[in-house]
Amino acid sequence: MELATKYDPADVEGKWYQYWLDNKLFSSKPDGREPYTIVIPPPNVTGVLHMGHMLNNTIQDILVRKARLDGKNACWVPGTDHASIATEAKVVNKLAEQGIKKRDLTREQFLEHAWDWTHEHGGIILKQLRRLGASCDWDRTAFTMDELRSESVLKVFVDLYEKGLIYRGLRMVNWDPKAQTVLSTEEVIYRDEKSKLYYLKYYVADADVNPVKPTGEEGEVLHQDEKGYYAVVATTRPETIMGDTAMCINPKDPKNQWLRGHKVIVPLVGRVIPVIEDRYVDVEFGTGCLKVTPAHDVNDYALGKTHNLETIDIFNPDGTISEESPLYVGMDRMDVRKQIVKDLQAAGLMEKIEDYENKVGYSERNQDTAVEPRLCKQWFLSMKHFADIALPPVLEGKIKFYPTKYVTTYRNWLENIQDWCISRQLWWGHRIPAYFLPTAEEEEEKFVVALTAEEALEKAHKIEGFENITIDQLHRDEDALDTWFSSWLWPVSLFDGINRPGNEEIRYYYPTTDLVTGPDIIFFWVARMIMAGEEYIKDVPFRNVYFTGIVRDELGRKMSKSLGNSPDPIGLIEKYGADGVRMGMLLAAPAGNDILFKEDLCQQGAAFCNKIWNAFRLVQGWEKADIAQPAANQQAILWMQAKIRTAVAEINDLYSKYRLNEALMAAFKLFTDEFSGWYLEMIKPAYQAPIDSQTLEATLGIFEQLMKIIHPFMPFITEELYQHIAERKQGESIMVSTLKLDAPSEADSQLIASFEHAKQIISGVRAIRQQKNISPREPLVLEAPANVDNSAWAETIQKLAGLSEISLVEKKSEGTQSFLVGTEEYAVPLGNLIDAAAEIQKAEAEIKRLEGFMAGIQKKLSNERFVQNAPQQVVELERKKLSDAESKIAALQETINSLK
RNA sequence: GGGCGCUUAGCUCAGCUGGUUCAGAGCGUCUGCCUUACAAGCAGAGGGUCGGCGGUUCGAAUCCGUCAGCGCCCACCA
Repeated sequence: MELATKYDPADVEGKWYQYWLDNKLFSSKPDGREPYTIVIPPPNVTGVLHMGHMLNNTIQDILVRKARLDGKNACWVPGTDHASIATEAKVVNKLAEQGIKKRDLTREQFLEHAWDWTHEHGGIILKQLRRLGASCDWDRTAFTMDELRSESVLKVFVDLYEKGLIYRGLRMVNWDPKAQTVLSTEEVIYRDEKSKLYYLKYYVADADVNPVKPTGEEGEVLHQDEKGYYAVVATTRPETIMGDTAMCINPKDPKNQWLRGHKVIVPLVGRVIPVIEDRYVDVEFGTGCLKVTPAHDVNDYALGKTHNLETIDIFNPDGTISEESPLYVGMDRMDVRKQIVKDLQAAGLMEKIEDYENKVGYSERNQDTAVEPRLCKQWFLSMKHFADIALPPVLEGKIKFYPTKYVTTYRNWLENIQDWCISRQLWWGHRIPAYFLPTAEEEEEKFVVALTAEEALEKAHKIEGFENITIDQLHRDEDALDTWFSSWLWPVSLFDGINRPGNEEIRYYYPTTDLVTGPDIIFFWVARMIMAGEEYIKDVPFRNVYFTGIVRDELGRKMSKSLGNSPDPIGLIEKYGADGVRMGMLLAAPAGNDILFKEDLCQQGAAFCNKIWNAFRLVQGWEKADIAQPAANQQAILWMQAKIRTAVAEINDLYSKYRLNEALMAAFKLFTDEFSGWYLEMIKPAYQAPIDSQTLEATLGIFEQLMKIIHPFMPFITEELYQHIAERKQGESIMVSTLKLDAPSEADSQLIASFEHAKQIISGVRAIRQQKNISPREPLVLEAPANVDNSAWAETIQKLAGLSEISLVEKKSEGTQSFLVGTEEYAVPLGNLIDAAAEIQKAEAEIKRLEGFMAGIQKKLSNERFVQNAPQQVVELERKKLSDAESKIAALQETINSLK
């Protein structure tokens, strides 16, 4: 069969992926083999593939395919995440485009739209993963909101509530005014922002009845103008003054002693508020006077609590000013900030404005709208218990993190953990299984938590005063759960470990083996999966966590839509082939580092495919003949096999350390340099001459092994060639083959070393050709020292260096150009091509270098402390270096003499 | 403000508990080759006083201190 001279991935990839699917080669069922399990970090159901997914899933696929080659029962479970907040936002936007407002719809109507959207766009990303070659067990595809997962989530909620770990409470939470929902502390990201620090005048209100009396203390600072005494408050948020209910000073602050016991007037607003004292206030900051707005700042809220202050909530959920405020009602808070600054200035109430840099929180999902601290009633999960069970497995090494530095990050977070706000004011998600009882408005709310309304009713009937209510009187909580409250169950819920504890699958596949994810979700997801795993299965959810880096462009910028620097993954696959792109990704991905992605790297990957392809073309083009196997071929085969054993041992070691890019590099070098560059050249028959059948068979065997070694990285081309190497039956695939080799032996390393020596001789001759411009086709003679035994490789050396003869000599002849391999001198007679003067010069320079080298060693050896303290072998080594250098100099000297 | 990490060839990085000429790899660069497997290739070559300074040691890219630069994470200073 003729093979095209260039490898065309398009011909191959679709064909084999379909073949794998048709033959169910990705599917896994529990059996007697050792399981190897990965659960996919579920991408957003309506998301599209980006470079981060490409990297992450390439790595997972490599690990899974490698596990199969190792003979394990590998199971990679795919699925998607409902991504509550992001998906709901997309649906809301889409409806808005159609002129539909969310609040005009019922919950049911909205959810219908959301499901339509999900069915329309859902799963695209999983289809895209197939193009990459992802060998997921697609029959297991799950969704965080499918039936089994939803049931698991609700059960866990009820269970944790009954254990007293879930509670409902009024707390200061992070509010996203755009999505109009609360967020967990982890979902808020802080950005440095250039803003202003406004210094506002708060006039003393009661100076007439309670005159300001300077205490005369040193450092006291009074402010006074024609309108009277005033305090100066520095704030970054002047729009919140309508919610001020106190001003606070530090009792130890000499500057502000005169304000003690007074009342001040909130500027513009006119409200009279007390001056309170608390050591929380930083004396050094601003003027030492702090405005206290308990409804809109976490610290102020705490102050409000200790000092019993009134709380005035001046914001509506959408971030506009509420009726509670005397001013600016209905305006957006950001507009109010601009306006109030003008108004304050106009009223002479602004002392000054300074530039200031501070941090502003934004929703992780929506980075245009600042998050507001807001006081409201939400559901929380107590985290102390979970921190206690999640910390030991990581610290004790039951779960290993790669790179290990994240252990510290993990520990710090768990040791300072805050309760997790798990309710969201969203409809797209798992609705909280809590039912409110019919109570009067003024009464405190009462509720029950149960899986179904019926069970809720039963529970309600047991509560005094509610014995006779009907199911219609129960009102189910409108809120949904945080998406991560379902994701944290993923490794358990995928095997239905919540609904059917102890079932065969959860027993077999859990704990999963490796988790591959980004460090950005270590708290959101990784830590919480460990908590859920420990809580529900009493075991870790995975043994190893491999944290990938962030994919950046070649300038080190994050890939983003707005920068337009993110290549289209499918476009890349079409251009370079999935194998090429996979290699390109990995070449740029040293373990634990960010990836600086360059498209050229895919080109390199595609080039490697082509290399493999052409190596195969060479081998399959050989004509087999029943002739005696040359000894040199036999030797070459032994060497290549030794080389493979050695490389596989190294590659396995790299896998075990998750240094996949280095493993790929080792495989790449094995194929390109050793196999193609040396081995094939060694056994290559003369033009149009046949090859002996033994060598051909052995070579095909070697080729097959090489395909297996490369297969995890480049699944398609390796399958294609694996199928070409031999007749395969239907369903037989490189995917079901295994690769088990003996560990490299001492004999292997000796054989390899002896050929390395031969390689140097060959390179030496080639270098001379290069220098002298001698065609590779022109045969040369090599004079080799008679006392060195190169017989094992003589034939090979002759062939690869293009020699007509290797003559063993005691002393090289005149008119030769020589080179050193170790301390041995080899010479090529070149007659009049020798430029004696230049050679002498070169040799002299080399002697000079060696003399300097020797001087250094001699100095070392004459240092008594070195000879005394250094280990014997180190000293021996230095002596050997010295004598080697000496003999090299002798050889060079001889060269010089002969040239003269 | 706290914590972690990084700085080695033009680029991206390896160099584990100090000692094998240890200063490496891939890519890029330069030179010569269209040698019937592959020009997406082959052969050869050049390239770094291991961020600065100080210390420990017989010996430091490697350990310690310090300075500089970069990056990340955490934190309620308005």
